[in-house]
Amino acid sequence: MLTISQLATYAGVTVRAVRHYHKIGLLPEPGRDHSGYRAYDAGAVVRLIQIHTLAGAGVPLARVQELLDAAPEEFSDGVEKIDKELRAEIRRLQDTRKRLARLAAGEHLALPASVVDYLDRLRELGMDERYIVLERDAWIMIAAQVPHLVDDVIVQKHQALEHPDTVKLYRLVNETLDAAADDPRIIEMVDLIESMMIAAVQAGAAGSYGLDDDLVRLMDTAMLEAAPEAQRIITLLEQRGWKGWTRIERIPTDRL
Amino acid sequence: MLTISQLATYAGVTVRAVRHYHKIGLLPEPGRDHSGYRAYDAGAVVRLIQIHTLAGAGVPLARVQELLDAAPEEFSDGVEKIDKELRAEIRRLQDTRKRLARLAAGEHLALPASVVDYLDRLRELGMDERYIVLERDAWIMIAAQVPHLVDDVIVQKHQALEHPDTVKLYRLVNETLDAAADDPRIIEMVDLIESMMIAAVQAGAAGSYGLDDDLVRLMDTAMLEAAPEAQRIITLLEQRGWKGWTRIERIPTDRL
DNA sequence: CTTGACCTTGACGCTGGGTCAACCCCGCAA
DNA sequence: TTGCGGGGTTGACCCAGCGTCAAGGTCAAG
Repeated sequence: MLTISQLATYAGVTVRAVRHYHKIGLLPEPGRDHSGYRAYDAGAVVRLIQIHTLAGAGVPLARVQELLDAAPEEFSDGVEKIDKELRAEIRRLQDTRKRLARLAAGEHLALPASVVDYLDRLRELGMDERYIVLERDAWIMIAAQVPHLVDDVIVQKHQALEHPDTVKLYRLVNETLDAAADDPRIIEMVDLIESMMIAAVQAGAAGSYGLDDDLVRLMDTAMLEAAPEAQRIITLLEQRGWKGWTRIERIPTDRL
Repeated sequence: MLTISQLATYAGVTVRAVRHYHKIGLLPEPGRDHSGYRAYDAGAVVRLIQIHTLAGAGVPLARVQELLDAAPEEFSDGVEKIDKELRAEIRRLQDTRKRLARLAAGEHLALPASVVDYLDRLRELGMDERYIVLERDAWIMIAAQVPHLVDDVIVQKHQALEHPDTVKLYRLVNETLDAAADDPRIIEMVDLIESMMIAAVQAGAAGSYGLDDDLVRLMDTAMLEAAPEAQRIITLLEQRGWKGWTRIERIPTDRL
């Protein structure tokens, strides 16, 4: 008769593992001696070695039982099933590695390369890093919500930057980041935005980019949270009959 | 302001995951509204998306925090470390697959091919499956305890089978598996064993195979548990001055 | 007022045991 | 007889990353 540690030693496992196998019913509980110690027979050694061998070969403990009691055909069926799972797990990890590599290559989190390029262009334009972060966060949300639209929108953004008015607008934004609330450049900026919007409406470009209402609202909120002083601009635009920021629209006039 | 499920939806994670991130301190707990609901701002969406992106790329949650707060150089260092772990895990799984394949190829559990071959040879000799199981279990224990000795011992076993006495012995074992306790073939078998042992002693072959005493005792116990009727043979051998089974030796005569 | 959808905290489950903690038991030596 | 060291026993918490109840409070709508 063997004690638990003798058994464990013979089979090359830890005492704790043996007790674990008892708890999950993989190894039957043996009888106890007069002082309550488990008393094992040599058959338990064989069983335990088999368990350990299967477990070490990647068989989940839950399956070890069926496999041990299985006939040869079922056995190889079971083994094949487990091998399939192992292959799937390996593929999953390889996928993960790829994503990780792309993430490291993309410099910054959760953004496709096209966006990173666009942000770089804004930096070249001389935009302040605080504004870049605002843009970046907006793009993170867009990329998470509607990844298929990202590249389209980026193309439109690049096109817009071809127009001198857009560049001028960005420059004004940059200059007024720290401006006082009554800085005249703010009025100038609102004038510019309004004229651009009127032109856009006349050209039939609604500027929606195909983004969902909820997402647009979320991005406006995010912008105001990060840069509360932008509220001035929103307010001024509203006084002139425009609403929104990410997507600027005419406030509809009620004519019931 | 957003509720937890709105936040979760925007970021593409589950509500449960968000709460989990709170619990482990990955996402700061926001303020509550008048009824105790968590009220999130849009910044939380960005943070959550970043977390989800990293986590989805295989970064352990415990590391996400450092990575999010890290500068670009530390960031790529951290990513590389994680990639290394991923590669290690993949290699581990591939190892596991190999072991599993070998296990399936070996037909039976925890046994090298040489042993399987030897057991097949016993089957060809006409041995009963009950005896084969006895042998197999003994080999399982040997393979677990002293794997480096297995092939040597197998070679010796094959050599022994070249001798007609060994074959005769096996045949007798097989015939007496169900024999009555007073079957004359049992005496015949003991005679044969004794003569073989005497010859072996004279030839200087102690028959130990280099196995450890403990292991030998364990295997004897295993045999007697699985086939209690073999006790007759042990007893008869003891009366003639021999002890053991796996390794049969002279009982030393006390000459104090 | 009720319903159904959403929120809250708390706790268990999964995998395979590792690692205490607190206490019993055995043989050996003083 | 007592103490010591090295066994054994059960119980419970710990790791990751949430899923999945459970039991109840809240909210908007019918």
